[in-house]
Amino acid sequence: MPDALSATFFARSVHEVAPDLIGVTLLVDGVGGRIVEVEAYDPTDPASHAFRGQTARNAAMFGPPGHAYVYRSYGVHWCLNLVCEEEGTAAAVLLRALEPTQGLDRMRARRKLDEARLLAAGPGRLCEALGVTGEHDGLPLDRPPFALLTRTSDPEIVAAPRIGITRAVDRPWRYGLKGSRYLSRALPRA
DNA sequence: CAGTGGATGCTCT
DNA sequence: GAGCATCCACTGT
Repeated sequence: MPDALSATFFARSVHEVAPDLIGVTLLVDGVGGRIVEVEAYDPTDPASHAFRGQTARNAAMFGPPGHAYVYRSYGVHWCLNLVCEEEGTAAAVLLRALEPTQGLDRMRARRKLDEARLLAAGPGRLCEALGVTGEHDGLPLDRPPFALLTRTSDPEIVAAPRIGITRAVDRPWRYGLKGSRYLSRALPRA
């Protein structure tokens, strides 16, 4: 049985935390799995929601690390970020995909879909499968409904450009578990 | 397969 | 009024 992530895990540079999250298990009310794909958004990043300063929407990004930042995407989907670094710095990791390991039946019911490969392959799909909504915005990650469990082995990680953005498109701040079939999109061949 | 466009709501200009 | 850190259905090969 893996341990919970340490309290200081998120109080580091988002560029260290993001790859370290690959292989970590995320559960929301006991439903979830291994994180296989993330993206880092740092404080000086033109693609970050926080780039132009604090607003009502992105307030959680400016709060303490180890909390959730949840926003609505394209008016339709929710996206879940984990806040990093220090209070006031506004850095976060977007969770893009995970490999379902627990609560598959609940995910299938929420997604109205059978195929495990597609249950949480994409930030919007991940939130739908885990039941994450705007009500989770700002909540701490070390208490229910959230649980984060350390990885048990060192995964092989591939870095690549981020997906779905129009600015700072060249920064290779997307991280994926090499060979995983649960990614939102294939990683570039190394 | 690849490419296109609609849904849909909120934030910021 | 524009622009999304998306997803799905539908078209055409």
